[in-house]
Amino acid sequence: MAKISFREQVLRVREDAIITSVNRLLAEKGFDSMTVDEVAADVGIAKASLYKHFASKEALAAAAMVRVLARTLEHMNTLTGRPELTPVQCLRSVTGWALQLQLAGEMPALPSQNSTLRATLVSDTAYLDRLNEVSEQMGAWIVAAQADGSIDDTLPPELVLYTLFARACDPVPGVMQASGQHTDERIIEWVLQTCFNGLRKS
Amino acid sequence: MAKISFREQVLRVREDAIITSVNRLLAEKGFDSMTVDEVAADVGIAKASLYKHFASKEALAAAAMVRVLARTLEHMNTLTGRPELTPVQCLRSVTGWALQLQLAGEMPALPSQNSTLRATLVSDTAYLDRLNEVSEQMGAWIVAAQADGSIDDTLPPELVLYTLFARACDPVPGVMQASGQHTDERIIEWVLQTCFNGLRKS
DNA sequence: GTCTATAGCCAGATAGAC
DNA sequence: GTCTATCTGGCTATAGAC
Repeated sequence: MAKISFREQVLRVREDAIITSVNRLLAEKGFDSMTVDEVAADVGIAKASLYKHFASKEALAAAAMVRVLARTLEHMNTLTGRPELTPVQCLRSVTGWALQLQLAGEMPALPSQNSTLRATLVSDTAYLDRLNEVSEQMGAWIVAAQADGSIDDTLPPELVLYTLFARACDPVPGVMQASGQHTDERIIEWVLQTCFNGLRKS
Repeated sequence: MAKISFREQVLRVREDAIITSVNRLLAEKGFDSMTVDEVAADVGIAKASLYKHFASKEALAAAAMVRVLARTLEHMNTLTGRPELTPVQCLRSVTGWALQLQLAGEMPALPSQNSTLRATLVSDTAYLDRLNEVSEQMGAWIVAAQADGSIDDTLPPELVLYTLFARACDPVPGVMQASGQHTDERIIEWVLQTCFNGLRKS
């Protein structure tokens, strides 16, 4: 039993290293430009070994998405335990956390057009479950924020949800960072400000 | 002379048809997923004939971008002749025009990561010139709007410019449109509202 | 489970006849 | 300039030895 558990731990560590490489490469080059050869080289193992762990390139990307969603949920759970935070403050915290991830080059970017990738994702329950969980919690915060007046209640909650999701992949912070004239913190603050001011009642 | 001019006209019409197909396919599938075979099939000519008009797949995309930028400039020129419009109203008009284009499936989408494409674009003066012209006019409106108080003057003008550019490629309107619950006009109005409210002084 | 080597495929680009 | 046919390279995925 202990032996099996140990082997499983080794397996998980190896797979975690793979996902870390995939995550970084996805953030850097995007799904289409990322090659499996690059992933293998980055991890330091042979390409064929990769396919013993993950069935396809799409499965690699899905695993990266699952991990980032799981970490997002972890961050969200640290917020639900703090009743002094208002709903909009929670939303702002999550969005800011995602922006930090993006500026650190650790936000995997998936093209919405690629059909084979979408097919893999929509049949991946681990991915769908976590995505649903994130959406549910965000949605609850959104309607609460609309009820307390900090977000315009004439906006459809889905619009607000999609808008916040979109901010996590927005090119604007990356371009501002590339100009090199501002700190990451200030860039994030500006994006959060323009985003949440826009969602307020006008 | 007339003969040459006629031939040139035929050539331009054919190339215009090519660009129209490329534009639509770029909007629909993105650069990486679009294939030159598809373009040729859509235009109704052989692939080799395409390469008599454009040197590469990247050149096709660049031509599509040049045309959309040129049309954007046309729209902007209709605004500069109307002194009753405030700077922020001009910015809003241009952004709304781009959103219309996007919801009509005619906004070509280029991945910012693809390096060969970027290399072609940065050495394409027709593209760079038009991009500069758009940026200059938008920038002038932005600083004017900051001067008259309709846009927060503590925001760097580049941030505002990039934010408006980003809205033209934002996934949010497309997702909202796909839900089928709202008209294009209402979706555009919501996006413009959340965008420009966010840029106002708070 | 790891490796080397390779199969199989697809897409960008071109040759050469007309 | 247009076509058919083909080349070429790169990428996903796998075979098979260890």
